[in-house]
Amino acid sequence: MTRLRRQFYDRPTLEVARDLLGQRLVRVLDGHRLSGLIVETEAYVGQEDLASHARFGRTPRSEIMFGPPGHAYVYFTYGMHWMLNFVTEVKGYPAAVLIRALQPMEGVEVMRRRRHHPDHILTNGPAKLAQAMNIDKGLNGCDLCAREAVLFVERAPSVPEAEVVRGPRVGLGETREPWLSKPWNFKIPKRR
DNA sequence: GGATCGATCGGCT
DNA sequence: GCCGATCGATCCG
Repeated sequence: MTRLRRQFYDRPTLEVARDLLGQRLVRVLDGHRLSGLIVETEAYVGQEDLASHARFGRTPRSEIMFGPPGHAYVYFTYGMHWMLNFVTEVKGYPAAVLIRALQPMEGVEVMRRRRHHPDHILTNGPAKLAQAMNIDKGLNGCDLCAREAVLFVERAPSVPEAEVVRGPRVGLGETREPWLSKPWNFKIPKRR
């Protein structure tokens, strides 16, 4: 399996978010592989994006978003949840893609033990997949493209355009327009 | 299946 | 001091 290289992340964030659909997120935990296909992403683009953590400019938390592409931005929110993002675009421009949902592939037993919930809600939300894969502060800033990385993305078949659904981002509350309605959420609807 | 609400704490205008 | 890129329990229908 070939791993996505830095050039993949060093592109416009909307393209990266779109192209991450169907790719395989891998977390190496205690020597075991946990993985899942990425089925929902969301783009946060630039300092002007009032929904982005970069809206206040460079701060200790947002600093990673201003850094080079291909690194993880992991943050803590709501007093209890961790969220996984991938930094995109050129160093100095703050942007990232939030990984919102996975279709579990490898290590499902481990994920079940970590979640204590039914399989259908194992990894169908950003904080859920972080809990399932043991992603927290310790992975903030890690390089997804490093040889020794324990978190990275492997190339998988790309998703046909007909399967991609675009919509507004989730959970933005009182964020002002036009940012509230930007169709920067990308997903592959559940098959049935 | 949908609406509502509490938990819980770090970051920040 | 306020509020959040959420989750899960609970209450309803």
